[in-house]
Amino acid sequence: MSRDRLNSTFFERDVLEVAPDLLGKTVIRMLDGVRSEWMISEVEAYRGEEDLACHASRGRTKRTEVMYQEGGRLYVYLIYGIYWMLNIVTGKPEYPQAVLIRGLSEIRGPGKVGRVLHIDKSFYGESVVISERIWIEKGISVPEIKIADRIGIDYAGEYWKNMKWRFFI
DNA sequence: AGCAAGATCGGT
DNA sequence: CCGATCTTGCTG
Repeated sequence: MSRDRLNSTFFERDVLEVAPDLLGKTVIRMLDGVRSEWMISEVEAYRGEEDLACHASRGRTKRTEVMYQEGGRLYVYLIYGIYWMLNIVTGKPEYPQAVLIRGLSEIRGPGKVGRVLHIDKSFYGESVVISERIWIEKGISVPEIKIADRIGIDYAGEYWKNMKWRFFI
């Protein structure tokens, strides 16, 4: 067990605090006994049922259930039948939120992130607070955090589409 | 039961 | 710009 692993206190905060705080942090992935490390470089926040870009805007379903759990669990889902999206649930139970990991080190794009970390359905609901195969550790301090609107959510309407909830280095 | 769309990416 | 490829949620 690593001293540097981020605990539940870190993840059980509002997604708009956790998302930018994740930049520069380290993702540790254990696969076949081999440890790999990646620095988080880009994230997006999805916040609550009122956020029309958030999958929880359609309420509590089998798919969104984990977002209603405590922060630190993983919300993963398959998009376009090909790419696994990796999200970390944040906040307290009953307040659906999650951070989409869009970039790692030199890896750009959430589809590539899922691919390089070998993410699949078995990670749904897993907690990075206790998992033995994926967790987050403290990393480097980020000099400047850049902010922009989220990508690929044209369906969410102008208001939510314009929220500056994407953070990157 | 059937169907349309999707928090993407890589190749024309 | 288009196809890949399959799960999900909505409709009937």
